[in-house]
Amino acid sequence: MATLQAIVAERLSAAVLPIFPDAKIQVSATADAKFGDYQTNVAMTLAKTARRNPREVAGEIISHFDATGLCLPLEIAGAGFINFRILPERLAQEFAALTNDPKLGVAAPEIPHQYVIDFSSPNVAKPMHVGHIRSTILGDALARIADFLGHKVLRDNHIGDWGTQFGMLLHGWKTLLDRNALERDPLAEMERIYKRVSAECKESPLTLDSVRQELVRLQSGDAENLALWQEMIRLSQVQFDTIYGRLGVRFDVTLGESFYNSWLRDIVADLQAKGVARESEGAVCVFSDHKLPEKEDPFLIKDENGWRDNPAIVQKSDGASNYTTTDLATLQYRLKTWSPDEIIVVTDGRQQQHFRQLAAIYCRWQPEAPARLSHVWFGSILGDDGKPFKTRSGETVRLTELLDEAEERALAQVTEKNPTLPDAERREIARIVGLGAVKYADLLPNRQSDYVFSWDKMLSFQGNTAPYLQYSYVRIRSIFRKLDALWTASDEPVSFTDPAESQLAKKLLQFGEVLPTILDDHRPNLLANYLYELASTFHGFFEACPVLKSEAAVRETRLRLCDTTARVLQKGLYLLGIDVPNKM
RNA sequence: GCGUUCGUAGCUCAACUGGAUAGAGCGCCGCCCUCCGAAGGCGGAGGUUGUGGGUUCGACCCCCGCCGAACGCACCA
Repeated sequence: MATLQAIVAERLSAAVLPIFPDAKIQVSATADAKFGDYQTNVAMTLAKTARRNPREVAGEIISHFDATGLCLPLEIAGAGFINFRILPERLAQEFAALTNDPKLGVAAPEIPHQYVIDFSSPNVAKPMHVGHIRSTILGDALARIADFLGHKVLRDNHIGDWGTQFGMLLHGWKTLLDRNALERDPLAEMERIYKRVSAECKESPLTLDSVRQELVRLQSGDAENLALWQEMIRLSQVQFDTIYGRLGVRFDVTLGESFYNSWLRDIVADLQAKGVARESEGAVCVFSDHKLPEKEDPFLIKDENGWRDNPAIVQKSDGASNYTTTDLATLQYRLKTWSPDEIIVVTDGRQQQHFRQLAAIYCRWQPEAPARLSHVWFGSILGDDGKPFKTRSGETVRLTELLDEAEERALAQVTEKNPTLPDAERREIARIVGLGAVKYADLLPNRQSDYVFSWDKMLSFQGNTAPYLQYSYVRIRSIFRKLDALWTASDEPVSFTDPAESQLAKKLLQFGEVLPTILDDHRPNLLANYLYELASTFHGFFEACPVLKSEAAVRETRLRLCDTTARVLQKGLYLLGIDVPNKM
């Protein structure tokens, strides 16, 4: 079904475009009900370019607008807004259709797109820590949303399984490895030897030399080192999968950096052959082609002497490739293999320049590539002091540790509220609630701002949190448990008798309107905001309108409002990667 | 020094990308369980959106100058 917003926009286009062919039609839901249900500012935008009076333009548009069966006669308000009030019977009709719609008002896309979403990307031989949840949760949410909207999604975990760190790991594995510790916690042991070797390198040139040799042996295909390297990857992957299992995150492919090794040499050669890259100081680099304004050129940087080169290196002077080369190969592989319309890479904000350069290189190298390349970046995690987050002992918080703590705290809450529930059931609720709290806390803030890590904030169960939304859901479900018979929504028309009912219906109908923009802007936090608003609106309705005590058609309508709210909450939370319990 | 991203209530953050009276949570003060689940609801206090200019019907948002923060600036990813 088309959204009301889309229907209004379509009618508006029909009225405006014959008069102003260049007009950009925008219809938004109003923040305040006294301005109606939807509003547009096209009249003001048009008036500006046409140097006319906005209210006069608005009047002209209104006279061409066909409101039949859709809304009340249009109003001009303020400086030239046009406000739309949906007819009560139309609203009721749209809502009635929503109650049995499995897609909850989300319209199928005109053309389904293929997305490739690259997220999480942990490094081999390092435990996942809090820094990884943003990428993992954000990417997973975007994938779920794209999928539900009717697009095709490929989830790719681009793990860090290649690079200079393996010289240290191999040296450490051969000289310092504690087998028992490895058995107990492989990632912790690998991290330990890595840190020890890394420290030793600073003291001892001998160690440094051995590390280099181990790396060279690995890169040249030495059988022993290759086997150890594969073992490290295998052990790491087991740990990753455990965490992904807990988080409910899955991938379609896991193609790490090493997967692209065999293409790197040819890519560098091809870049040189096509004149995109050239040799400089022994390295192969991409320089500015001076086609962009200096300020927007990712290959230029300004210093006291003016603009100078800021090249991207695709081959180091020792002949080895680096991450730019790997990322180019990755880009090419994805484009050739899946023909995506958009590739989304979710990483932290420090890599912005890198991805800007990468996109620019790719466009010069393969100008015909049509996909949208989106770098979805997020801010860093800070401590209370505003500095990059570390625990008191200087360690990062392990993801496992965070999830354990979340479940423990939730269990204490659940036990306090429901002392009589069986232990297994309490634990399952605690798992859902604890995990939900962590994910929601991570998704709620605007992803681009740095955020301050705090246990209390991450694990808060009050206010604008997942447990609040889960609680709203649970309350609604308990209403249905009180009915004597199994209830299903009818197909009968509805009519609203209380303003709180139509307000809730409007909010529910917005689900299908906000979801596509959330994917487009890569901002799941807007979904969190929407769900919170929906829950508040529901509470308003629930205070004002008795459900079980009302009768006949009124009761039926209210049950349908409750049921649809529960379904939207459940689906919306699901799209954020959050489950709902039936009791809590 | 230059660039990127920012600076919004005591604290942590929103604000539909230029729209109408800048909204939430936490904390603080008060009220509501004989009434569909109090992990809840209702009300209150709290703001010159860092600062000074500019652009226009209209600015947290765009432009310029300051102040402050984080991150990044040629072979690490």
